[in-house]
Amino acid sequence: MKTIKDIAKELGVSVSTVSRALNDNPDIKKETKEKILEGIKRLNYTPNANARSLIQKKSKMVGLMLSDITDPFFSEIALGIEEVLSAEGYQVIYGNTLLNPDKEKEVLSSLLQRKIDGLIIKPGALDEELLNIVEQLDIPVVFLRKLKEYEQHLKVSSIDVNHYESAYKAVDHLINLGHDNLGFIGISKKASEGEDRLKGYINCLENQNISYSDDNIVIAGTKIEHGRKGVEKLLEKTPNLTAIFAANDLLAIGALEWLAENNYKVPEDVSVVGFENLEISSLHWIKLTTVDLPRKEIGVQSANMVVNMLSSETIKKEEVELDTTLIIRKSTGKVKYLNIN
Amino acid sequence: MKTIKDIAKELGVSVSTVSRALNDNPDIKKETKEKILEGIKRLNYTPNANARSLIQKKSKMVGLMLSDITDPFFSEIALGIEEVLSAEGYQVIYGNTLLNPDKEKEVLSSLLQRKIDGLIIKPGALDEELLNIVEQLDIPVVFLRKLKEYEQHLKVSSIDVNHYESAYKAVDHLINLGHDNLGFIGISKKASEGEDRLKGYINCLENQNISYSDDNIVIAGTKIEHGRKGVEKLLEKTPNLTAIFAANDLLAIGALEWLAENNYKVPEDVSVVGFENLEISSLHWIKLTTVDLPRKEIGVQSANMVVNMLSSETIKKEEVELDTTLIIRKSTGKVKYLNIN
DNA sequence: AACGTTACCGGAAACGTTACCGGAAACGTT
DNA sequence: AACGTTTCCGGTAACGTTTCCGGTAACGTT
Repeated sequence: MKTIKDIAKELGVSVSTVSRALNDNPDIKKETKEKILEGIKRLNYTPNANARSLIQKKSKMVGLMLSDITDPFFSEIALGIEEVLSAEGYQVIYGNTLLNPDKEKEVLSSLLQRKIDGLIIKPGALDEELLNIVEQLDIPVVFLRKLKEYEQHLKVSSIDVNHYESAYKAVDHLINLGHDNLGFIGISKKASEGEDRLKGYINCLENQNISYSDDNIVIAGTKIEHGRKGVEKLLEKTPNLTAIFAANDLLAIGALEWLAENNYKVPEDVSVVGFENLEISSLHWIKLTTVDLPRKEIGVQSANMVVNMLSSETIKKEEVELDTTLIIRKSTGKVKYLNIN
Repeated sequence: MKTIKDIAKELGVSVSTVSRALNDNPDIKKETKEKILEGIKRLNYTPNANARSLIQKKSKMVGLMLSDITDPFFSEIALGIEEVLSAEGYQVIYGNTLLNPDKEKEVLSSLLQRKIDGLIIKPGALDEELLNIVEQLDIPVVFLRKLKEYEQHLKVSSIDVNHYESAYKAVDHLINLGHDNLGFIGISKKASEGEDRLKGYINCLENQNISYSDDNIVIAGTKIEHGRKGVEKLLEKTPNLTAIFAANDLLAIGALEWLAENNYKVPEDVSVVGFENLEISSLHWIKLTTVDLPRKEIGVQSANMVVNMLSSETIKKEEVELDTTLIIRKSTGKVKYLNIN
């Protein structure tokens, strides 16, 4: 493994000069710089970024902690992040948390040992211990979700979609179609987005004076099969509902699947709206009305936040909420008795 | 930022002793070790992995270069890789190549500057320049695809699914169902997997003495819309075909979509088999017969190859091909004239 | 009591790089 | 011709670790 010293010796210059050639330092003659750069290519030398990090006290690396890169939602965010960070000369070190608090701590610890310059994280549980660690960090941190009340004192930025507004919009669409007996299939309430989407659903109903009860709400999970079980339970409790809002597309697709298998017609018998706008939601058999999230934009903006804080040297807290758009497809339609008119 | 020196001074010991406490070195009394570990927690000190890498001449980092993390195929591989590597104490540095040769070189260069201990890569074009770089690497390298003929001299390992066999199996299934007028919708031939799948298709036909021509083959692309256009063109050229083998699931799903929209019945009119077994391929409306690939296994094994080479200190070349399983669902059935019997 | 062995610890060098300082040559100015 | 300024370069310290060497104290053995 060649070092800067080898290059210096080989070319008959000092290490300082080689370093200058590498770092666009002006204190070097044009010809010597060219000679050195040529020599570096010829002897195929690669600088040691770790040694550089050591003395410069910045690593040019940013940590990215996600629950699961397999989730298309996150992988697209990751793509956006990688795009802007690599363009700015940063490397992304990625760690899977798998929603496991222990793994989360472990991964964070190893990222910090690597002396990352910044951190982008979709926090899971974030127990007290982890909260303390995050609190003590003196690097830019961006949360990929809204800050909870008890996290407000943290000096971390956040970026997220406005889940409440988006859910409200989706339910409002159903109500405008004449539906007044709705059902909700939700993801776990522990996740803040789950709570916000439920709140949007409920508030919309309340504002429009539409009655509802616990029978109209089922907390199912996050995957297709949960959606299947979700509708089934929902229709047991309230058989005469005409519209369903599912808190994510996979739940909605699961619901659609169950409905199709049980001879319900969509949207004639039941309208369904989802949340996330997966690629498959536009398929011929699905054509799901859903809320589109600016996934890549979340990644791009979160990375930009880190870069900005890093270049401005001041860690300025920022909380942004991105807007969403409702995509209306064929899974929602006017309620039956209105069609009779 | 606290260093090991601060800890040493604070606790009245030498830096060597602190280092010993951190690295499970036996030359330290139990009580002092405990005292130091306690002190480290209390003063919340994090070791600097870059400094450690510098002197140990190994970074405990492995590079992972993929074309696109958004692809569910790769993201699941990435998950498997991350799982075993992090368990072995390695960190994964991830870089997107986006199938862009320039970006590929750039990313590889920055990974090498980071002095990664190993590299797992799904190479794209791999032009001469890149080939040279890879050739000169003295770290374990694993390709996530079969080595091409002109790459055989490289000291890199490889892992892949047996695309030829798998395709053969899929087509054989169709022939066993009585089909003798088949069509192929392919991904680009440039990708070696595309070529191998086509070869499997052709050889199976030849071995069973089934005639075919260029009219039975369409090279479409990789996405759903390409599948749509693919079938259309295929049916224009050979309207009387009864079965289609699509080189990946998205193509197959696109084909199914177009067939559904144009009032073809599947499998009564046309049987369709895909390749990859995406999660959505099992959906009620799709139920695609397809080849299941051990995605996560690819990730796990590739990571293990790197770990093994790293621990055995000898870079031993290894080329593995994993088996696949044909998953038979409802998109394939006996050919019509056989059903008449 | 003398010795060898073990257990434990501190000091200093080294890893590959950049930052800083100082100096020599070249140049321009008066 | 004398001086100040600029241009360019080399030497050395520093970054935060680990590794190596050496040394002291405690212990056991004869």
